[in-house]
Amino acid sequence: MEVGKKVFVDVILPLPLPDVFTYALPVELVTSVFPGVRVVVQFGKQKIYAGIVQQVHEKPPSGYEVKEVLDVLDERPVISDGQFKFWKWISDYYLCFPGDVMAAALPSALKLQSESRIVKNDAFDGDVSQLTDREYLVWEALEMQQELSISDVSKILSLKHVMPVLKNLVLKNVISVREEMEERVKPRFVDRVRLMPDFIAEEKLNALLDGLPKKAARQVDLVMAFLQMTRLESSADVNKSLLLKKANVNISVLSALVKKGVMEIFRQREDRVGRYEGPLLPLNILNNWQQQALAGIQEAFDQHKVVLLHGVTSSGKTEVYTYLIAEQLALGKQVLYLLPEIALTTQLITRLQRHFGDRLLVYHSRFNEQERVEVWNKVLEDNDHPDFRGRLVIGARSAMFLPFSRLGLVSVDEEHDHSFKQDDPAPRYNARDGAVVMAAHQDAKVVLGTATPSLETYFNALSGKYALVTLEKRHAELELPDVSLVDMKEARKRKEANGHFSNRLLDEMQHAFDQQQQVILFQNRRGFAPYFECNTCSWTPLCLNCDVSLTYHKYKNEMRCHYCGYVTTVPKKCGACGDQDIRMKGYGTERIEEELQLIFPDISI
DNA sequence: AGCACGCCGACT
DNA sequence: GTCGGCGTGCTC
Repeated sequence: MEVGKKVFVDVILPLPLPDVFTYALPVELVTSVFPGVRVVVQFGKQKIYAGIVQQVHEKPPSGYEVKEVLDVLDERPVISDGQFKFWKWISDYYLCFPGDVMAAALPSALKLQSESRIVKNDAFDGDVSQLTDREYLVWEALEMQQELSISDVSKILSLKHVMPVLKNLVLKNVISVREEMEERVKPRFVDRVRLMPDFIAEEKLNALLDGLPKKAARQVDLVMAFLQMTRLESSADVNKSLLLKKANVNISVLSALVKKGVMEIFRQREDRVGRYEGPLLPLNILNNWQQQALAGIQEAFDQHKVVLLHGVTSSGKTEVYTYLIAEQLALGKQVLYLLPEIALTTQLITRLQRHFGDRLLVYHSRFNEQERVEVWNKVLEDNDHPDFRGRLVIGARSAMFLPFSRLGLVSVDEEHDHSFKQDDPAPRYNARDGAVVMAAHQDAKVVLGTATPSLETYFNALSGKYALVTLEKRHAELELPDVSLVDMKEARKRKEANGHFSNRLLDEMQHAFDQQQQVILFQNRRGFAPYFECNTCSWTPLCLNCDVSLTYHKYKNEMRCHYCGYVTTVPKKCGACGDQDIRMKGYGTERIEEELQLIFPDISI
C-alpha cells in the first residue's frame, strides 16, 4: 500500500445481502489486514458483526459515509485463498448472497455478532417522576438486575415494539445501550484417570492388588475396570466418570487410590480431535475385482475425469477408497471423504483411524462448536506446515466448506443420497456437486461411489462426461438372499393362488416349516381391510376430518382413520344408495393372520 | 437479518 | 389513543 493513501476494505457480512460493504481502515490497522481475515464492523445503527475481508483497496467509495473498521480479529486469514472463488461459485450457481455462503461455511464459533444489552446510566439523577409507567418498569427491572436484553424488556413490558420506549429512556439519560459480542465457545474439560508411572509395569500392579487389604475390594474393582477400559480403548488413560460408572464405585474409592499414589486424575480438553494413539494397521488386501476397479479409477484419474464407482452393496467400495486415500496422503495431499450424515458411524471412523491414525479428522454436526473450529483450523494450517503428512477429513455435507488448499482427492460415498442437499436455509446446495466443483478448482481427483447412482450422475457417466467403473462382485462369503417376484394377477389367472397368497409363497412357507424354520411376512397395512366399497355405487366410508378411507379393524369391530384416529361403527349398508352389498377391499395384517391360520392351522402366527 | 417508518384495522 | 401486523426501504 502506498503511504498516505486512505485504505478501504470490502467486507462480507454473514447476512442475506446482495453485496459486500466497504469500510475505511484506520491507519494503525493497515498493516494487519489481508483478504480472509475477520474484522469487527458496525452495521446499521447498533449491530456489530465479524465480517470477512474480501478485498483491500484504495478506491474511496462515494454516495454514502464510510464507517471505520473497529478491530481486526485474526493475524492470519481464516479461509483459504481458493475459497473466495468457491464461495463466489456457490452464490452464482445456487442464486444466493455471499453472506449466505459465509453463514453456511464458517463454523459458528468464527461468526460473531453483538447483542444489545441495556444497562443503567450513571448520569441519571434518580428522579423517576418524569418517567411513564412503562419506562418506570424498565428502570425498576434494572434496579434488580445489572443488565437486560431487548427480549427481557419485551417480556417485562409484555410489548412487542420495545424500541420507542428504550429510545426515550436513552434520551432521558436513564439507561444506555451497549453492544456485547457473543461469548466465544470456551473449551470444555473432562477429568481423566491414569496410573502413576510407578505402577504401569504389570508386576507392580499385581503386587499392589495382592497387597490390598481384604476390605479394599472396591479398590480392586476399580483397578480391574480401569485395566479393562484401557485395553478396550487401547489408551493409557480413561474418562473418570465412565470409569466410576463401570466399576460401580464412588469417587472416594478413586480418591483413596490417588492418595496411595497409584493413580492420578488430570484434566484434559474435552475434544479429542485428531487424537489417536492406537496401533496403525496396513490396508486390507484388495481382491481381484477391487484391484481392477482401482486400476480403472486410476486410469480415469489420468484423464482428469470424475469417476463414478458403481459398486453393488457390500462389494467393498470402502476398501478401494482407502487405497485412493492412502495414495494421496503419501503425496502430502488433503483428502475429503463425504458421507451422508447417517453413514458417519463410529465403526467407520475407527476403521479408518486404524489405517490413518491422527491424520484423520471428522467434521460432524454432532460435534460441539469448539471441536468444529479446531478441525477448521487444522485444515487451514495444513497449508504451511513444512512436515505436512497429508490429511483425511471425513464429514457430512458441510465439510465441503472446510478451508482446503492442498486438496488431492474428494470421494463422495452414497453419491445419490439426498442428505447431501441442503434445502432449507440458503445456500440451497448439493455438497456432492459442490465438492466436484471445488475439486476442479484445486485440480483434485473425484470419485463418486454408490450402488444406486442418481440419474444425473449415471447420465454423466454413460454420456462420457464422467468415467464409469463398476464393481459387481461382492465378497464371496456375503451371499445376498434369493429374491423372486410373483405377479398375483398372473397367479390368480392360472389358479395358482389361495386367497391372498400365491402357491409359490405357500410352498416356500411350508418348506420352511418342514425344516422347523421361522417365516416373516411383511405387509405395511394395519387392520383387517383398508377400505369398504359399495358394490352398487362404489361409495366408500371416509374420515370426516381427513377425507381418507377408513380402515376396518375386525378385532375391535370398528372403522378407524389412520391419520387422525377418528373411530366410527362398521356400516351395514351403503351411506349413499342404501344398498346392503358393501364389500371389504384389500387386506391388512389382521386379515393375513386370520387367513394364514386357516391354511396352517398348526403353526403359531 | 434487523431495524425504522408508515399505513391500516382492531381494540379499550 | 395504542398496539400489532405488514409492506417497503436501507444498511458501507
